[in-house]
Amino acid sequence: MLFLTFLITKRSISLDTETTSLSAIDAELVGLSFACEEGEAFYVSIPPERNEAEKRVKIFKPLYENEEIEKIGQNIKYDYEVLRNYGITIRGEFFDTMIAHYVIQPELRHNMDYLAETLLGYKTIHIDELIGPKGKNQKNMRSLSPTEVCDYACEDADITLRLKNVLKDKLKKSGADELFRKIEMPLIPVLAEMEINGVCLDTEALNETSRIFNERMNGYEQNIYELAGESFNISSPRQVGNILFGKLQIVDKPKKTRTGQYVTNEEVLQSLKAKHPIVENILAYRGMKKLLSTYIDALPKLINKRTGRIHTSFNQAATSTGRLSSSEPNLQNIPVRTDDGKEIRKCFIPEKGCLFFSADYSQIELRIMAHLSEDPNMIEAFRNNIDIHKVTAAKIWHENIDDVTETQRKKAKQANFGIIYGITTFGLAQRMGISNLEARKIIDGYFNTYPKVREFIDKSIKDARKKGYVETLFNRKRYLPDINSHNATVRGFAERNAINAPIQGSEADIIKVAMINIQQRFERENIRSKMILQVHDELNFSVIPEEKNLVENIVLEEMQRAYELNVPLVADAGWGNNWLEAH
DNA sequence: CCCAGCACGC
DNA sequence: GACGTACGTGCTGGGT
Repeated sequence: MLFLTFLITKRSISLDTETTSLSAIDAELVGLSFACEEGEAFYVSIPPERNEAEKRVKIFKPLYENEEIEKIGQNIKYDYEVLRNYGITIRGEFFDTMIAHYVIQPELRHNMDYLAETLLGYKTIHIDELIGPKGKNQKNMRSLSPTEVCDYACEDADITLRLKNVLKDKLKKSGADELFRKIEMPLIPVLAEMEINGVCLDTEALNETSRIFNERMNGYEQNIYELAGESFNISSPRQVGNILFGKLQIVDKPKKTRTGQYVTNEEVLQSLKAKHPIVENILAYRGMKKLLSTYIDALPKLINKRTGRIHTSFNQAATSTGRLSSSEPNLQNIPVRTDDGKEIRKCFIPEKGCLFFSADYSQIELRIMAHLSEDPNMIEAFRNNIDIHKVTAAKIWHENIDDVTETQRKKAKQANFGIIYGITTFGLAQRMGISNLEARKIIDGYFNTYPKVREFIDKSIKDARKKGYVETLFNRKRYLPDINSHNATVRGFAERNAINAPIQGSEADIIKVAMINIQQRFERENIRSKMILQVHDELNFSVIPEEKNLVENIVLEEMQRAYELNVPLVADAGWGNNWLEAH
């Protein structure tokens, strides 16, 4: 075909797909668009009948799969997933304009309409102008004639190409070019494959849990109405506040929010448990309700009819630190802390006949802090592989390591976490339930223990003031315009970000490198087990039993050598028949 | 349709 | 005297 012959001579091509759904896993192709020169684009209409559609799409397989041709796209992970459903795997180097903009300035927006307007001064055709405003009457791409879709589709491919030409130079200037080419672009197919593969759920167990939890919740509900002397909506914080502090008046001076409503959160209610038996019933009701509505009753509805699995979206351009986020459903906040929560985690299972494998970095954020600050005491502790919280406690309170009490260790652990988040005296006191004075002493003891950590914190803030941004091990920047604010609260927030962003962001960089290398080794070594989830410092796999040892070796090895810190980078592994057992 | 309050994870 | 540890997503209620 002449058109294909023409396209395939190009070194670089911008592409876009028009489909019937925003969800890549369900989307059917309506059309393909291509652009190689600014101001020039091509549209190929795809017929609705599946066999005919596949025939038409397959014509372009040699183009999409050509390793030598760079593929430019705006959120190209979407097109990758749609085409995978048609037996096509996009190959070659990627240039994703959305992610290019994200690594240059993570806190801004990255959608195409915004980029076109700010970077090109061009107003694009908005999707609503084509298919009508959002709502149940919104038309489908398929219901339009090819000529109607053509202009829109060609514009997308053309604008994406123009954006690339602008962003290419901006990337070089930003210093994030290598981060973009070596980490973010190779990560795209890795995330796409994880999303496509999906995760299996034990729906029967979930149903049974739903039944039990609903029964328990109804019990709490009845108790609450009796104790309150009336029925009300327990899911309404406002109504709960009015009952507790208005009607029952269980405390003299109830705390209020800035909108004047009573505060009824977990922390407040925990402290008031002894005041009235209704309080613990409300806490228990809330716990049940949360688990039921967010997980137990919601997850089964998201099982894909075709695949029988749930397919999350990993958003690669969402956070200001470089972490991924997960949505629809969010699989990065599945409960693990409480026994009730664990019942949910138990329902995440591997594929039939497979094992669940979970590997997570041990103390990665503190290890990054040790590396960045070069604090000799912290480095020594990690090199000797001693429990870091125990070491911290021993040094703060001048104890022998074996004499450290559980309470001291817990406090030291809180202090270690506080350091990563940009500690304040008040924050630590609140969290530990101690006085500001005592918190101050712990922090002083902490900085005496790890003097270079304090130096690092001071230097990070100073640097941020001077440069206006901070950056990670892989030069991922975060701008902090508020760092010189005259408002102490606003400035304090920026200062805490100056500490936290390089640490959290470097963690994100490192695990992304590990994911890319793991996937590459799986391919090279013909591993059929699948990486299915990432939860910030943790990777999860569905593993074929025969590949058990191989997978564990590859995963731990690649996680641990993803980046050479001046302390060991350690990952731990767990196996089981579900996520809970493996974790 | 949007915000507030709350709660789950790291 | 107020403000207060980072980063997310999603549910419900309650106002428009």
